[in-house]
Amino acid sequence: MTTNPEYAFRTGTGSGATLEDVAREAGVSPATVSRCLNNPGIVRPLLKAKVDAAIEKLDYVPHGAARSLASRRSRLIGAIFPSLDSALFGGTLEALQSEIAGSGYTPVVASSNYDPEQERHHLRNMLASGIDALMLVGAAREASVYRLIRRREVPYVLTWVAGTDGAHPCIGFDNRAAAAAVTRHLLDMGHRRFAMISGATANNDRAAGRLAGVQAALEERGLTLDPTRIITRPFGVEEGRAALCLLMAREPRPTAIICGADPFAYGALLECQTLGLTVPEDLSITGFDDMWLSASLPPGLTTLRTPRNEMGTLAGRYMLSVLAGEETLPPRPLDFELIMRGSTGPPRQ
Amino acid sequence: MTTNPEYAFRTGTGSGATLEDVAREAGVSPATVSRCLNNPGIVRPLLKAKVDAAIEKLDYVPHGAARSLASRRSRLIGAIFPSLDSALFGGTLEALQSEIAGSGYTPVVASSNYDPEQERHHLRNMLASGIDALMLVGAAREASVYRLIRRREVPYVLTWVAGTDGAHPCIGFDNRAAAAAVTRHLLDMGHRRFAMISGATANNDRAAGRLAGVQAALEERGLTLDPTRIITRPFGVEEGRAALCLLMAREPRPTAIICGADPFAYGALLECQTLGLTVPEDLSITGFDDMWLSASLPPGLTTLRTPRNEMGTLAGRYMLSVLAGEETLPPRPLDFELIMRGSTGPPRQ
DNA sequence: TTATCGTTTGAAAGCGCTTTCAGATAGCGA
DNA sequence: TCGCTATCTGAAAGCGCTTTCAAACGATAA
Repeated sequence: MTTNPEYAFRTGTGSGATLEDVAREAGVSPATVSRCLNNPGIVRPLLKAKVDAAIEKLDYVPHGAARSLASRRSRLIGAIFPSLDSALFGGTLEALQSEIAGSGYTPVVASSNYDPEQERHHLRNMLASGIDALMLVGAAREASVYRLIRRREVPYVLTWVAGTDGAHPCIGFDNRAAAAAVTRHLLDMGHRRFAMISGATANNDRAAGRLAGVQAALEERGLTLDPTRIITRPFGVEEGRAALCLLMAREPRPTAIICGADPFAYGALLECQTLGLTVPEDLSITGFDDMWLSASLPPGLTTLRTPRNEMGTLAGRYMLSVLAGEETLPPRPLDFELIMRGSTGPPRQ
Repeated sequence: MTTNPEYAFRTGTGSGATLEDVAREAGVSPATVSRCLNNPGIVRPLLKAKVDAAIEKLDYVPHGAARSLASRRSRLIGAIFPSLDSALFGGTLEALQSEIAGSGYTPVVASSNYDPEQERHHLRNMLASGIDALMLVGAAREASVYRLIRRREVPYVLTWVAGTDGAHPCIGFDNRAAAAAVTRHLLDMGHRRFAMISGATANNDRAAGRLAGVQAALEERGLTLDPTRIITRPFGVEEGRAALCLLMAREPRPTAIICGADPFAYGALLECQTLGLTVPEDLSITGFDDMWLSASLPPGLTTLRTPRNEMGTLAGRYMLSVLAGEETLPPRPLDFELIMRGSTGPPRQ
């Protein structure tokens, strides 16, 4: 004899009071109850009070699907991230969520694992569930994906990138310019021999932009980044460690290593300890994103702080504003900030 | 004169083909199209092919709200996390998402910022949007919250905790036992003077359980944890740093510091470097969760690996199974694993 | 007091889909 | 060939809500 646990679920048995029940209880028409919910201003306070009491009494919760069907709005906002397994996009998501929560919207989230195929899959799913707006990361994807979104006429916004020449609304920063700023900082300190640890650039325009920014800044000063000095890896601390080993194994050793993401730089810093290299005297290292450990990991990581929370907030605000029917333009590219800490200094001599 | 950007949105203008359009195109009834979508097995292959062609041709995407309304299932699964701003719950979310994606469910996500009030707010929102199931973190919340969920008859599961005496279905591990395991490891090495850096325990039964586990393990050996040796802080590296300073400022200094979360331990390790303390000779430090840096940060953090991805996967699987109407019991508490690295060793002498 | 206007309310028609129920069709044995 | 059963298909009734449209109401002005 098995005792059902206390919480045994009887899925879908009952579903609670409906708007009609509330109307009956309050002695008004369903239409009035609906108005109380959606546009309380136009209903007489007396009736409103009655309705509120009825709602309270019956513990009424509106039926979202029915609302969506009738109003043709789901109050759902989709967001697809390349990954949620790091604090990076988590911050953006958290900010997005806070921003839209007050307006009765709820985020629907998916992670694509940096895979375009998965992204497309989630996108279809979300479009089917009727999201009212959509946030994506980056601009690099097939035209057919954008067509899919446009055909549904779902407002969308791209984050973590800026400026697609007006082809898409973007809320982000210029990855290229940001990486160039980091590079110039090192150049100004006198570095001439560079190496880079970069994230995979296929389907990732943020990583590609950062790489391009480094190359561009070097070329401004008549330098080039030897392809053998570019190590491309999936993001991760251990990957950074391994990459550093590779880069330092060949003469002439670089005096500065630019990392396309902070975890690479953490790994690089840690591996320097192992190898007995002193940072920044033997080697300068820079990161990207100013994640939570960058300030703490000795000697402090020079890195580029990206507006990851701000992007979530502004993307949310932008979508709400478009949904409200306001004529809206996304803001100009957001600022980034070079955070100088102990991991960079002039090269020896 | 302003030129509308290319992507100017005309919200809600058109909405694409309906199931009826598909039926007309395929020369069948709407009912048949619906069956092709939901139960393809029972429709003749010939018709199925026609319908598929029509769907393809019209680029039909079903209307989620209408489906939900008619079928009384939203295909949405809610998940409320205390925070998404760290890799901790991100891993669980990512795993949950992967698990349910294949079944046509989509996760709806919110973060409560460790605030019961916000949690309740999101919960209401989610119930209104008709989620079919719900995942929460931890068990500590007011009874009224559970009542709310039960009244809607939404299957739910609590993660990151185990065993609420059958009051709730849980998919997690025993935080208390896990913390006790860490403590015993230190006791066995000969430590007698302990301190703890703990997360806030109000509304957080994971943190509370960990603290209790440490205390219990000490009491087994006739020791007690002096309340002044317990520092409670919000999670973070800098908080760990500060806490370590406080703890080491008072004689007699502890020989082992147990951290309720890895970021505390990272901060503590880093501060030891600053203070010139050698780990583990001068001080043993343990973490909790085995986050991404624990293996890399010298001397390697001894920590307790929690099944954070597994919890997401199993919670997803459990909910799917309940939704499928199967008689389902959540698995017994999951295993954790003590990961021994360089940050712990016998105390001096 | 009555006509007029602006405001509030109610009746009713869907929103796009699922699902029941009954009818049509095909397959089989007699 | 006919009747019966097993499959498959279509008609139609909602699912719970929003929203249009017209009616009712109250207030103001004449």
